[in-house]
Amino acid sequence: MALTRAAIVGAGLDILDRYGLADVSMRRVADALGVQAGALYYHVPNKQSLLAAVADEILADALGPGDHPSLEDWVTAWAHTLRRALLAHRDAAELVASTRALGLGAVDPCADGRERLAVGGIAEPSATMAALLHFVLGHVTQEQTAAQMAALGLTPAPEPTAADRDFAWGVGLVVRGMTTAAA
Amino acid sequence: MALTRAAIVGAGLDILDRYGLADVSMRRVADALGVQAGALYYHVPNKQSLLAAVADEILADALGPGDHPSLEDWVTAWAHTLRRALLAHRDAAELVASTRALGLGAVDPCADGRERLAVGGIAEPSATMAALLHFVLGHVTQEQTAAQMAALGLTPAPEPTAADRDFAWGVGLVVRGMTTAAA
DNA sequence: ACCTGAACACCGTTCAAGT
DNA sequence: ACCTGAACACCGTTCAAGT
Repeated sequence: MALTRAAIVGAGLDILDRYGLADVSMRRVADALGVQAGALYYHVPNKQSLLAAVADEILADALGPGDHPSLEDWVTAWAHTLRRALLAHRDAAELVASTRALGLGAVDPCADGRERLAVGGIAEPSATMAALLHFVLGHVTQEQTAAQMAALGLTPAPEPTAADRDFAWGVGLVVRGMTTAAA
Repeated sequence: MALTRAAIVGAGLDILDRYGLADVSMRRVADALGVQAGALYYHVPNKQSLLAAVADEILADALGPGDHPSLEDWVTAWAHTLRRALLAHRDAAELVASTRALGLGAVDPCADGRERLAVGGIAEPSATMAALLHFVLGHVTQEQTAAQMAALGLTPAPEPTAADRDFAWGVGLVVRGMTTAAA
């Protein structure tokens, strides 16, 4: 079977899930596909763009939390949907955060929310969604690294419900601030 | 002059400021000190702990925004003080974020705030400070990578006041949420 | 105790050469 | 057009050997 960009991205995602972000190297991806490392550069310009494509695939699962009665409910559901999509893949939050910091990645998880907030008359939709995204990525990154440290036995296993509670609290904080008029 | 842990951390911070996080390698730090890379391991257990020490030195400049009339003002000042300390060193936000995700670093920038919120009767002081820290680190990381991309000419220079406005907005969002009772 | 020199097992990326 | 093989310039970490 011919080497394709999709196959390369798929192999990258597979290695991410199995061994973590640190092990997603051009050589490892090439090995998994039975090909030389240099061959990848015919289909992908560099490692960063490969990682960005993997991040996009992960984010594609987080699109559309559906319809909700209120804007607050929609935003809250959006945050939880995004978190679930990130928790489905090892180191996904860290990967998405660094990809977005570099301005790479085609999928913008905030696009839908920005429009809905604007239509709903919420002030600063862009800054608001950005703030919420920063919280989600930061929280889930910490969650995922803590899980791996615990898996290695370097850290006592954290209480599983604590992360859920703190996440919900943080989302509520931003959502309440969003619907409260600025001073 | 003898090689010391403090000199190693200082050289690391210097390379960070001059060349960025990606260039802070054990070999580069050793070179700057006129020493072999292996020599560092006599004073520092590994690269991560060296980076954690550099992160601690950066955070040490962000301690104590002083006293403020209200709790809201104090928290707001804390966020802005932390941002300024991070902006003073290249890639500092990314460095602090990854150090804290790994549970390394002796300095806890949230410690003071947690206590003040608890005394002030604010609910969930720990989750609240964590949420605000995630926002600050995420925002400043994006700010610093955008600045570097612009410096390389890969991206048009962003409007300098936009980052300030969005940061202030995000802080206000969390602070307002903090002082609004949960549903 | 402290540092050198050299090694081990890796990296991302490039590129002539083959098919 | 697409891939191999080999190279270039790096990594973090370890460790015998020197002083």
